[in-house]
Amino acid sequence: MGETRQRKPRSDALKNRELLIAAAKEVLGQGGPNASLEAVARQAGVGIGTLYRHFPNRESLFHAVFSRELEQLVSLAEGLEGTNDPVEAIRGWLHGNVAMVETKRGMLGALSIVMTEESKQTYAELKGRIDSSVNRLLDQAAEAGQIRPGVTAEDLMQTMYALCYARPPGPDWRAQVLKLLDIFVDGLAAHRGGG
Amino acid sequence: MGETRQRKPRSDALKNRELLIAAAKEVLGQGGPNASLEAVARQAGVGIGTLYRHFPNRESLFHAVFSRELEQLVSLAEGLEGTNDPVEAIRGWLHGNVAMVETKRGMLGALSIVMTEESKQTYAELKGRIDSSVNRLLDQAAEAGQIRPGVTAEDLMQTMYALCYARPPGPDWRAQVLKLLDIFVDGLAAHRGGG
DNA sequence: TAGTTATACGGAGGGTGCCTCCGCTTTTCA
DNA sequence: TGAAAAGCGGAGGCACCCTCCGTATAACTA
Repeated sequence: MGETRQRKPRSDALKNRELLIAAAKEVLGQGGPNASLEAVARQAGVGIGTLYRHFPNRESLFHAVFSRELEQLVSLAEGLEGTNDPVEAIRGWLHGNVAMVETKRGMLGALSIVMTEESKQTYAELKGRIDSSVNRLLDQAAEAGQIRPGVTAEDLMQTMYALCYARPPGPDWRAQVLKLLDIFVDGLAAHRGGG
Repeated sequence: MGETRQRKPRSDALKNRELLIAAAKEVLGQGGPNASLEAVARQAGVGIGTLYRHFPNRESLFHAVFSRELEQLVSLAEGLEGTNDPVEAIRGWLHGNVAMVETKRGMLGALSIVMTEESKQTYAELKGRIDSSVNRLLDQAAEAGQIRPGVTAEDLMQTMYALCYARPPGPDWRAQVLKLLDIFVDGLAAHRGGG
């Protein structure tokens, strides 16, 4: 059909998109998920109209930021495959996540927005790679009888983000989160009634 | 000292306070923690100024609503003391909490606001009663070697609310939350390296 | 290189919510 | 019943949300 030959995207548009994502990472990281989008535009040095053209709503801006972050988690997960102690690998992956989250506390509130049913499709590919890596670990562990079956990567991620979010920021934030997370991992490994 | 003798509080003020709390329970329960406070005032049938006189900010309104809710949780916790299977009592208390939360999903977002360090003092008495009941259960269980030591009622509540909040509302919400919560309780009971 | 046109830019503007302030009303108390 | 304390309501100033459109500029073309 009449597909019009595409022009190359304008260089200023590309540049502004990057400026906006960087500004969002900073402003949202500082101010939390309700921070002003006008402040993001100001920080990026562009007009508010430009922000809304690139990201028609708050969520789509979050998605852009989180896709960047997810890429880092992908490599962490994929690096853990092939280990011969899957339970500890899972624990390590969760700990790695927490460490990454710790540097971006203000953004925690946004996670619950991103982790909804509809939005999953947006960045399904990245999430798929994480899921399959982690699920492979879980399956290995379950087959070896080291953890209960029926637990998914989704379960792990939601639990971890939930715990990160529940604990208010403070000096012992990380220690507390890791403590609760370790209890959870032990619970995985405990599987009562296991074969 | 010059303490002025207090008048009885005006009846209309008391009435409006109740109207506002009821309206807040409804509007915030429906619309989440960012719902409009002007909508709350409208729903209560009072002016916005009246709302702000009674509750000078969003948080203090949340506190009033949650104090009411907490009273119900207190009696649940106190009813469980003296059981002879503390681990299952703990599990039961958590399940009871989830059931109560389930009817007020929209309010979940507000929980993270309420559970901060400063705000604890506001409703310390209610929370204290819950804590001591649950901590007694935890201590019993720990001394009997049934769970790991060093876990507090605070830990349990934060974990539970976190899991409630992480899982997006949906048909299997309750089952999923309970599943993750059970894993956590099993983890409590698993305490590796236990005495 | 100069002209054409698709694309993007910026910010004004209308709507909503937040919170404060203060003139008016109602209730308590003597 | 009258004075004064207490409470009421909403106007108003500010910030933010998002849309719309006149202007500017980069990509293409001859």
